[in-house]
Amino acid sequence: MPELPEVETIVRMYGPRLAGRTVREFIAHVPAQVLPDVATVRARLSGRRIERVSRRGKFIVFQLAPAGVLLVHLRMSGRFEWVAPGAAAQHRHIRAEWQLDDGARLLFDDARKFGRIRFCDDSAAFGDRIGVEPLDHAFTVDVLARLLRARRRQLKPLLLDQSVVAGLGNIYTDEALWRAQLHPLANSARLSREQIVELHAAIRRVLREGIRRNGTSIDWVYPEGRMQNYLKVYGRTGAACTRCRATIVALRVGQRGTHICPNCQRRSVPGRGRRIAPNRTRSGR
DNA sequence: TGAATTGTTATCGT
DNA sequence: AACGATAACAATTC
Repeated sequence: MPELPEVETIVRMYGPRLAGRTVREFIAHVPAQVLPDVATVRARLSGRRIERVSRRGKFIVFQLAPAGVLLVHLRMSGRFEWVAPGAAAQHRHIRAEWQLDDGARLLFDDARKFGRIRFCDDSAAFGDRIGVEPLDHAFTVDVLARLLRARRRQLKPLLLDQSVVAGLGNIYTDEALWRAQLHPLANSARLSREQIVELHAAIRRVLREGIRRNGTSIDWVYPEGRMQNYLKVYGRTGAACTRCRATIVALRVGQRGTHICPNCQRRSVPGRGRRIAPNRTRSGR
């Protein structure tokens, strides 16, 4: 289930091989995965050069020359496979294939068929439905503060909303919330400035660490990463919190499996408004 | 066998 | 009425 760090790793791996190549032929085996339709995408793709490959949120972006953009979203189980010229390929769930001018082939393998391949005109590649890029300079504490306070939503579903922040998925959201010591059900509009500063830093740190470790490999879809060995809460139900030794628990937030340290991540600040002056009690008078 | 997974869309409730 | 939460859905693996 590739999130931002996994997609970034994939783009860095395949981008250099694809840049400068011309698409000789595009073949799609599952029409429903190709938008607006297979005929259009084939026509717009064949004979065009791939200028560069980049990432926007969890989308892989092929910039085409002279014009056009091809977006690939891997969703749950999509992955790329590279077939060198003349080499044989055997994979179980090939849904699409790019044949390149040097004889190499890029295969799109997707067991669950949730992935999408979409051709767009340059101007219409992304509507306003995609949010801020969390590793961009534009993602400042103030920007995050405005996003959080503009709505009153549960914190985790808000962070997972791709139209708000682009690229966070279930794993890195849980990890960022643990690092910021915030509860996933916290009201987004009620965070303090200090908490927002912590959350902003946590999001960026956990995504950068994920990229540095080539992403997280927790199933057969994405085998290359090492970040799974450094997760603090995701998939650690029953294990000890590395910060306070409390037991990590699983809960359900917005239909998603969620992992927290119940001691580090409280719904409200403990004792807020109550412990006014704990050290003011003087014996005698 | 059912739980888990993503993002979109439809629907329900406040 | 607008917004937020919730459910359903696609398909497969373990």
